[in-house]
Order: sequence, then structure tokens, then C-alpha cells
Amino acid sequence: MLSRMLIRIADRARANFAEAVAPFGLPIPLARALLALHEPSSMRSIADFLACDPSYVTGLADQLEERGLVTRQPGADRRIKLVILTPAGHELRERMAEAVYDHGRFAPTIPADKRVQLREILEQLLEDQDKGVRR
Amino acid sequence: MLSRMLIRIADRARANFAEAVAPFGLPIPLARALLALHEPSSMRSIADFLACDPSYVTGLADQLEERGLVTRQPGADRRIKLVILTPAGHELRERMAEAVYDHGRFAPTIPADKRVQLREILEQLLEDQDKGVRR
DNA sequence: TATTGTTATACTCTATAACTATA
DNA sequence: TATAGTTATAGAGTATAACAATA
Repeated sequence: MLSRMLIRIADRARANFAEAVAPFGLPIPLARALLALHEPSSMRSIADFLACDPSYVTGLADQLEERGLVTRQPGADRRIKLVILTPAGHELRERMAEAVYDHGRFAPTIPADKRVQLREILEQLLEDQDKGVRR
Repeated sequence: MLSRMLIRIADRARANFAEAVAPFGLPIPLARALLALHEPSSMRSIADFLACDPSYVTGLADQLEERGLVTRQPGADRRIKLVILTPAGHELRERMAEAVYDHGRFAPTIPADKRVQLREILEQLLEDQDKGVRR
């Protein structure tokens, strides 16, 4: 079945990610959170990006802060806290992103045209998913 | 990135599975284990199929046994225990498989030819993965 | 000595509920 | 009253290590 295949392959993709970030010594959830920070972000927007509960982001941000990778700054709306990369955080994020990209080159045996097909189909699927298409 | 898309879509596929089996009142891991039992299987082979540690299968089998869905019988090699569906287990498995199949119809908006493309590419990816192709 | 399965335990990831502060 | 974030807690899912029985 299609779903089962998708899940197996995604598991491999996750394992790839884990391998790629392992050398940096960050637990996977922290690595994911760090990579989410392409710009200063509220706790909530991080939660949305990671598809998790905001309460969970609190812990992630705490740990990134302990490691000196981010700081929290109050936003204009003072309920909001902006999570901002420190220079060290920025630098680590760059290096990690590159490692993930290099390591993540998917499916070297799949020819380029097939990969384009795959991307198109996946895009369509994600779109359906966002629109909540019944399946 | 391709991996990220794959993971998002697989998450949706997992959620689909969860929805499909929810009416049967089995926790997800038990549902997966039950569906793995297309034939009498050793603990180890179940672990292989589920891609988990054998020690974890012990707990799954215990719970399926408590629910009267399987029994354990010693194999010819008496180290081996064969997990075998009871009539109730067989019947439940049939119904669940059907529900999963129906619910799991993936991507209704994807035309049939695209779905064929997708299946082909996924098959290739799984093959690479089994062969341990560097990625 | 290697393999099957089990036990006891512990870990990772994550959510829920109740709370505080601001809006 | 509704929203952002936090705290404390709890749960699901799963692995590790040590072990017993069999090969």
C-alpha cells in the first residue's frame, strides 16, 4: 500500500536527518527547533512550524538558551516572546543546515526527471492536506 | 526539501491509519502488530516486520493474548514461539485491514497515472534503501 | 557459543491542564 | 474575554541490559 511505503521512506529520511545532525551534538528536537529559526520567531509560530504544542516549545527554547544559541526578547505585543539566534546560534544553524542538505540528497539512483515528478506529486499531496481534502 | 515533504505526508498517512483503526478500540501499536500477523510468526519475525526490538514485541503479544486475539505456541525449534491468531483475532484483523484499506485511499485528487508514477518511484526508493544505497 | 524470547527498567518525545501576564 | 507563554505532570512508544532456555 502507498501509505505504508511512504511511511517507511519517511522513516529513512528521519534517520538521515539524525545522522546528519549527530556530529553537532544537539538532540534531534533541538536541531529541528534551531533549523526552524530562519528569522526571529514567536514561541507559537515555532510550535506551528514544528507541528507541536507551544508548551513543548518552552522546553526547547530553554535548552537552546542554556546552550547560548538563542535569546528571548519581548515583542511589541508584550505577551509575545521573540526567539532570536545568537551569533553562535546563527553560525551553528548555518553549518547544520548545510550538513543536512548534503547528507539528505535523496535517492541518488532516481533520475532527475523522476525526482521532478516526485516533487510535483508531493506538492499536490501537501496542498490537498492543507486544504483538508477528504481522503 | 524532498525529505521534509515526505515526512509531512507520512505523518498524515499515520494519522489516517490511527483514524481508521480507532473504532476498533486497539491502541495503535497493537493494531500494527495484529495486522502483521498474516501468518503464524515468531516474535523475532514480528519485530523485524515492525522494525522494532524483540523485547517490545513481548509486550505487544502479551496484550493481544490478554484480549484473546492470539495464542503463543512453541515451534519445532523450541526456542521459538509462534504467535497465532485466534478465530476472534482473525476476524478482527480482517475487519481492520478492510477499514485501513478503505480509509487509506490516498490522495483522491491525484490522477491515476500520477499515482502509478508515485508508486514506481517509491518502489525504487525502498529498493535502494534495502540495498543500502548511499544517500 | 549463538539465538529466542522475557523481564525490569529507563529513556525520548510530546501532550494536557492549570496558571500568569498581557491584550 | 481571548491569546501568548510557562509550569508541572503524565503518557505513549520504545530501547537497553541482564537473563533463562534451547540449539
